[in-house]
Amino acid sequence: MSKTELNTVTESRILEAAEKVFYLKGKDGTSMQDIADEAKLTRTSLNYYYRSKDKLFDIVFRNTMGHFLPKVADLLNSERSLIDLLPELVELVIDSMLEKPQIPVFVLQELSSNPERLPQIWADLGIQPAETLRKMKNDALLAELPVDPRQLIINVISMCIFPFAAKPLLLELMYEHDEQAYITAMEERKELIQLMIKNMLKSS
Amino acid sequence: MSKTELNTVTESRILEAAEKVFYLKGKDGTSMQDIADEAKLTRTSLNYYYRSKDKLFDIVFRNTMGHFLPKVADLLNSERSLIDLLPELVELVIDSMLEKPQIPVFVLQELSSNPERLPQIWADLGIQPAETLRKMKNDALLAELPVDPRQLIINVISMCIFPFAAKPLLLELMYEHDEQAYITAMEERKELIQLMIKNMLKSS
DNA sequence: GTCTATATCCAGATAGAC
DNA sequence: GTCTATCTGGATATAGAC
Repeated sequence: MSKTELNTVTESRILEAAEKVFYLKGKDGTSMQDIADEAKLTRTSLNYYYRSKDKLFDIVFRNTMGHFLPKVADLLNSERSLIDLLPELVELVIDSMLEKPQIPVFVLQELSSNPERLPQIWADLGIQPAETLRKMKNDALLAELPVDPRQLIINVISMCIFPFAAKPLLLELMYEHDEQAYITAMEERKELIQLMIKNMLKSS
Repeated sequence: MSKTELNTVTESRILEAAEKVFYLKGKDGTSMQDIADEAKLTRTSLNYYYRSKDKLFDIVFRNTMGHFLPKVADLLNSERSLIDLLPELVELVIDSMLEKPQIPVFVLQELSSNPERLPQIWADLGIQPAETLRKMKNDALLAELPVDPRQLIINVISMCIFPFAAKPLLLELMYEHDEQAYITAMEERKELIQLMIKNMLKSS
C-alpha cells in the first residue's frame, strides 16, 4: 500500500470513529480524546488530519445529511406529483433510518441549536425550498385533496422518523428490550404507512 | 419580603434561566457561566443554590418531564380502554408541546444518550411499563382491531410530537418562517389526528 | 505520519471577605 | 446571599523530535 492509501485508510478510520462517538454523545458531549480512543490513535493525529474538532464534526454532519438527503432531493426535484412519490419516500426514509437509527436525534439536536445551518444544507444538495413549496402549491393532484398537503407530508415523515428518534423509549415501553422485535416492527411500518396514506387521500 | 422569599425568588429565576439555556444548547453545550449570565448572577451563586451543574440539570430535566408526563400517566393508569383515551391524549400532548416546543428535542437527546434514566422516570411518576403493556394486551377493544395496537399508538404519538422536534425544518420548508402560520397548523393537527385515528380503527 | 511535551484556555467548584 | 479570588481538572490545539 502506498503512503496516500494508508493515509486515506486512517482518515476513514477516524471518520468512522468520530461518527460513532458523535452519534452517541452528541457534538458537545464528545471530546477529541473520545474519538482518538475509539480510532486507536492520539489526539494529535486527529488534528493532523482534520485540524479541529469543529471541522471534523462538520464533515460528519455533512456525511450524515448526504446519507439520505440526496435521494430525497432527487425525488422532490422530479416532475412527478408528490402523491405518486410518497410510497417511495416512505420506503427510502425508513430504510435509511434502519441503517443508522441514531441519525434522527443527532440531526434534530444539531438543527435545533443551529438552525442557521439549513441554508448551507440546501445549497450543498441542490434543493430549493421556495421552489419545492411552489411546486407543491401548483400540484394539480394535491390541490384536489381534502387535506392541506403540508399536513399530509408532515404526517408521513412524522410516522417514518419519530419511532427512530424515540427508539430507547419504544424499546422499553413496547418491545421489552427486544431489539429484533423492534426492528421487525419498524420494517412492518413501511406497509402500514402506505395504508395510512391511502386512507388520508380518501377521507374528507 | 422575608429572606426566604427572596431566596426562592432567586432560586426560580435561576431555574428559569437554566431551563432556557439547557433547552437551547443542550446539557453539554451549556456552561454555568451561560446560565449565570441569563439569570444576571455570578457562577458562584448558582453553586450556592444548586451545588453542581449535574444537580441543576437534573432538576430541570425532572421539571420538564413533570410538565406533561403526570397527566399522561393519569390517563394510562385509568381503567378505561386505550381507544377511549386516545383523543384526550392527542389534545393533552399537543397542548403541552405548544407551551414549550423545545421539549421534544431536549428530552429525546437526553434519553438517547442516557437511556438508563428511564427507570428513574417511571419510578418518579408511578408508571409501571410492564403493567401498562399487560393492560394493553388484555384490552378487549384493542384486541379486536385489525392493526397491532402498539403501531397504532406509535403512529399517534409520532404525529403529535415529531412536528415540534422538527420545528426549524418545518418553519423553513413549509411555513416560510411564519411562526404564527406554524402554530395555527399545529393547533389544527389536533382535529386532524383525531380523524386519522378514526380511519385507523375502521380500516383492515 | 505519529508520537511526547507543552501552551493556552475555559469549565466546574470551593474558600473566604463583605 | 453575593461577591472576588483561587484551585483543579480537562479540553483544544501546536511545536518539535523521531
